[in-house]
Amino acid sequence: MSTRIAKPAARMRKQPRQARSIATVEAIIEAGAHVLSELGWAGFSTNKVAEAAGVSIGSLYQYFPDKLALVEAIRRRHFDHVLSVIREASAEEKPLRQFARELVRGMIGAHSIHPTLHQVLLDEAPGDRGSRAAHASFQARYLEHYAAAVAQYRKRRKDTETMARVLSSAVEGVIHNAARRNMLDAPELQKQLVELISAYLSGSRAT
Amino acid sequence: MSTRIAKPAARMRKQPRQARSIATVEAIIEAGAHVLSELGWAGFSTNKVAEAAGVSIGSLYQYFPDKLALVEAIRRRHFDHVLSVIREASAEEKPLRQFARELVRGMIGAHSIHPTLHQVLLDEAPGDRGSRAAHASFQARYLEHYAAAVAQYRKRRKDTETMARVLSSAVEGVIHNAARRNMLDAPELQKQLVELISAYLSGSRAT
DNA sequence: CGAGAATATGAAGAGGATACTCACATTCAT
DNA sequence: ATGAATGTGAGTATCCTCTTCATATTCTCG
Repeated sequence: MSTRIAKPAARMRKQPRQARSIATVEAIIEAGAHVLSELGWAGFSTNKVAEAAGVSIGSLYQYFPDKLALVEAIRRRHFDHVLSVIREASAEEKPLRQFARELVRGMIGAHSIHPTLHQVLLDEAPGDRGSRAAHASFQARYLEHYAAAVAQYRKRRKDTETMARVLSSAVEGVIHNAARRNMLDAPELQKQLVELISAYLSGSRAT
Repeated sequence: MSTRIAKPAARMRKQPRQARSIATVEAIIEAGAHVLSELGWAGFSTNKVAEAAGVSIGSLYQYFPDKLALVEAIRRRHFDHVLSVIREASAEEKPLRQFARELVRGMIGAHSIHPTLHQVLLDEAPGDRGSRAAHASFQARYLEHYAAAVAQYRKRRKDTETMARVLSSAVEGVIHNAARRNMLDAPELQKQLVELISAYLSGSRAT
């Protein structure tokens, strides 16, 4: 599959043409991310999003045909962001420790605005429709980058994929947990996370 | 491996006296855990729980005064279980690798019935009332056990608490993620998780 | 057995959210 | 100035929710 997909924004009822409406749509997506992260899927209602965006509920439905279309837009934006972070961290060849540091810094940055958005998007948000495909595709590319990094620092070719999965979910777990405690920018935590990644990838065979 | 601990009477409207009602209460809690894990907090309704338990909604309210009382009961049971797993794994002194193996085995066991219950309980379920205290107390004891293990295998006394936090959330992240993919009993995954724990705790200072 | 206690039932009340529409008002581009 | 783009928000219809209560069934124990 080609990695270059057309970018005609998610299913929209109407394309915003003037600057005013572009700002409105942006505000809605941003507010949506905020509500989703703060209240979870259970508290995610179109009325609440509109209010949080400082916009009438009518305006929301002017551009998003559906509650799900809105979630898709939010998801798309967030996933694009995360993906670019990983891509950057694992771009060129660099020492293991530097890779770990950049990865941690990037991931923390990507989560510090809407701390639990990522998990909510993965765990609670639906499902149906063609978003399942996009979702899977994101997961695949996400893991690919991790796998590439694993392959680079680890000689054994065997469990690369499993290692990528373990590594990514461990990192996500730590960040998610830290986010819930407002500890995302504690320096010791960042340091220890770097340590965890480095230790795992340098693969000391200890007793 | 059922935990046979005396019940210090969770918030109940009526104590079940006959075997029949004890079974009913048990079925309700079990079904509640199932619904919570499967549908999340958003889909957790008393009617659904009663139906899943094969019991009338009236029976549910015979014993639980409240939706929240039910959640509390579920939470209590699950946390007790998890706590006993960690306690067992970090009980006596044993080689690092064995500790890691037992921990992983236990945690996976604790999650294989209701895969995402743990996360739902931590992330989505409320909060107010006196359950906040129990919640915090659980977290504290939970971390204590991890910290004890960290202290045992790591010489440095400095970042013990942070390390415990990182370790626990990493393990939880991996298990949670695996659960969502029905990969909880993939042997390579278990192996790699053991590897991750061992590597982190043996603390190789790699480049 | 049979009386009273424990247990189980589920239709119904009362209420609150929810997603979404539509007729209309406002602001823009040209 | 005119039509298109944009914004509004009260209102609708629907669906669920939690919880109660009067009644029915089953148990315990003398």
